[in-house]
Amino acid sequence: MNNKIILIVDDESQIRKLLEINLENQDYKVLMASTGEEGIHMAASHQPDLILLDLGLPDINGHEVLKQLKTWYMKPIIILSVQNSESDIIKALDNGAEDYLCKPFRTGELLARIRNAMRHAEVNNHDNKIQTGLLCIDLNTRTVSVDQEIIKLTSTEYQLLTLLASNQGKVLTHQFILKQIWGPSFVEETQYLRVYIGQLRKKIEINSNDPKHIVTESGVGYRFF
Amino acid sequence: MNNKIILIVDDESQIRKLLEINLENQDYKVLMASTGEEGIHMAASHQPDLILLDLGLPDINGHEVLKQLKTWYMKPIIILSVQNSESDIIKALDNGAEDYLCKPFRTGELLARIRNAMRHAEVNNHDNKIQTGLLCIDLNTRTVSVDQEIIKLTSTEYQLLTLLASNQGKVLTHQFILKQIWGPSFVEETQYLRVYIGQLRKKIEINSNDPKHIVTESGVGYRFF
DNA sequence: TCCCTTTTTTTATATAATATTTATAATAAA
DNA sequence: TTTATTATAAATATTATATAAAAAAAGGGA
Repeated sequence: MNNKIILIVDDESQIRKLLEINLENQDYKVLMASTGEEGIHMAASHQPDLILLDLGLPDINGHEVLKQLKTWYMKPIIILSVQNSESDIIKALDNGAEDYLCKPFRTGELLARIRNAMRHAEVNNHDNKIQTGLLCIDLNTRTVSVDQEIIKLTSTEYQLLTLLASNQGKVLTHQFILKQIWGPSFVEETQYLRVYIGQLRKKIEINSNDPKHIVTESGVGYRFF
Repeated sequence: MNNKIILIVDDESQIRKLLEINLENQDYKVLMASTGEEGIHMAASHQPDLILLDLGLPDINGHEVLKQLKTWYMKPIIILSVQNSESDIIKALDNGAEDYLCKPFRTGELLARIRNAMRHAEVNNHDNKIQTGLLCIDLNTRTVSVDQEIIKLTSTEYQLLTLLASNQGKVLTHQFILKQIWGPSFVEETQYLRVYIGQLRKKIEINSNDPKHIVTESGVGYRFF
């Protein structure tokens, strides 16, 4: 359900553990780094949706880490720090931190502030597309296009196409497809499948008499390319 | 230089005075209200750029004031409260407060958090209009116009339109829309949706029999263009 | 408070879209 | 060639959607 990734950058292993447990409890995926350098690298390689950054790191000064991250990292950074000094708070916020929490913090409050930050970030999800030849299936927007032209598919047609397409190159048996899309009691209704495969071919194939995307495996099933 | 207006809603006159001096020092224009009702009215009539809201008001509960404001006030609301209880903080943030500060607060920190909030609002201000064809939705002023003509929408109609429009090109399922707008227990009430989609089309489509903006995806949901 | 207006919810029904069935033609395998 | 399998078109059944309009609920002043 929740697949947001949070990166924790903190040198105290107890704090990391505590955060890890609580965040995973909320179904966040958790990444951890114990130094500033490691944190920056992990942020770059994993593109987390939010960073929890401790200011008191062993290698680089936390404010410096924040500044570096802010040059390219667009998502929220929440500062966690034992330093309760006003100048630190002001500096961090003015450097673009999303929020500032003093340790020891209350878990519930932290979680609420994380939700708050995520809401602010509300960046649209990265796209999830299957592209092959002129055919493009955008699983995110649920749009199918052939040569840039958007094709209208019924619900069943779309389900069938995505089932085939997400198993590209693999033969799916009639029974398997029928079970997946119509349900277990329809495994004998091969004719349904033929009708729908025909409709799909008319819509997505350049020449539906010579299908390149949905190939028949006689006596077995269909295969998508 | 700075012509931002800040509304202070607090019943303690000393706090109001303290805030007023410090904020005017930073060239903010300051408005003040000492009750929840007065605060809501001033927010409506003066459209301040930020609201500092005390939770402990004499007339209406602060959380209630926050909720009411959030139904139409789009700019940041920072909570100031003597109540340091975690549940209060969580409640306020989840109700859409921009930030939460406990009294007594440090002036410098408050000013930094105000700058931070203003920055967020700034970002939000940039792409606050959704324009497509003759239709224009201004999320900032909460106005919808077709061919320059302002259209009157009910609260639900507006929520529905903005939900669809902020996911342009993407199919939103009936269940998703119902959950977002009516709440999780309404996911079965597809007929509500049909009625409202019909009303919206009558208002925003050039020809509501041939809708170009809100497209039906039969058996699935609706899609906005 | 009551009355009036606006909005939401409910109900009914016509229409449109999709799913299923049937019939038959085309194709591939034995 | 014969048989099994697949493809296609078209008829029918089913389900989903659009729309109007009535009923109920919620707001908004005097």
